[in-house]
Amino acid sequence: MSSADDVKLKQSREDFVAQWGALGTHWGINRTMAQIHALLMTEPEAIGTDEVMERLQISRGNAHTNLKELVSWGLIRTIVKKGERREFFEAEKDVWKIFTIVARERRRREIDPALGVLHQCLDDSRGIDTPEGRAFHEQMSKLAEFVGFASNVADRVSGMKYGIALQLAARLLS
Amino acid sequence: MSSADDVKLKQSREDFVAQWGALGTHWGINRTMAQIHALLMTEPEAIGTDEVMERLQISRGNAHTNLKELVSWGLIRTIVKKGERREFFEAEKDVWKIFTIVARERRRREIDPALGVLHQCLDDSRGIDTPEGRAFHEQMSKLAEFVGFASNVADRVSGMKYGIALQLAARLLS
DNA sequence: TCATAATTTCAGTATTTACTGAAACTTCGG
DNA sequence: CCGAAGTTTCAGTAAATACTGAAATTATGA
Repeated sequence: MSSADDVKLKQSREDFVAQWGALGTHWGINRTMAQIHALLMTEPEAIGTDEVMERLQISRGNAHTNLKELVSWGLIRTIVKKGERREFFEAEKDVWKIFTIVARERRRREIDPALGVLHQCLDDSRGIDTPEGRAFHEQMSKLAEFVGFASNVADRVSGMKYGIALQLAARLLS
Repeated sequence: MSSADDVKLKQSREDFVAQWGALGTHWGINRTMAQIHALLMTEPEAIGTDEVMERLQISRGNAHTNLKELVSWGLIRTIVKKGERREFFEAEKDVWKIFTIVARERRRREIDPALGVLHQCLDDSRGIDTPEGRAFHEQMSKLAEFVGFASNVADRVSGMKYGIALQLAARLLS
């Protein structure tokens, strides 16, 4: 008789889903998307839209939008079961893969646009021949250089095999 | 006669402030805070609340709140000028310092709470003796280990002197 | 090809987050 | 201690973002 364990598991999982969802907010990810991701990460089986709706108590439109968004990120994938007409979804569970996906997506959404702004300002302020103009250009230049550099580093790291990244990290912490 | 240059500089700076503000949104930072930061980063002189209000066309309350928030992050500091009663503000302009400040703040707001959730779920699911329970515990364990590890690495890197970090990064990119 | 199950879209609404403006409070020189 | 300059707070409002629910569309297999 394992029903006590079943209850504990259910509660713990619900807790994880709810809290992970709340955290998503601080990550620029909407609550529902983070909750669905949490739900699927802790679900051994692929599940369908209706079960997601029921488990999270959300509308079909909401479930649909966020499932698609997670698929486009690559954090979950669709599964077709033979003899079943509807789609099922399962999460990528490998932590290193999750990390690299999120890192790339954030670079694309947060760093690349910043670089764009900086390069444009660099161009616009090139050759302004006043003390203030040179100071502005210099500041833009430093920012652009640093952000570009950081972007490349992030790319390299998230393109590594897990083992290599681990080695590198281990040297840093030693 | 440098008024053409002055106009170009003014436009470029306004552009930078506006666009940097828009970017702030994607970084979990509100637009005004990012705009004030951009304004001060490109301003050679320390400026006061009223000038911030005027340059960004925002209310006193808004300017005040976000200036204080930037001070609490350490991205700007207050300056007292002799013979002046009011406070002036100037930005930290060193890119490495800006990076370490932002990195630490984001760790505090994004990673630490996630670790908290994971550790709690680890505890809650310890010893649940069903296949599903063990799988859940295992997944929490992997996530917690990875996030904790990443947090330590980020700490180390953002605690480095710029020169050392550069060397490290150079090795990565070579 | 039709009936129906499943998916997608979107106008309207709810929720969350940010901002205003004015009043309350604090500080300081006279 | 008083009055003016400066700072802080916050109730009300505006703007941005996320969600619902139902209708439109598409895919399936009999």
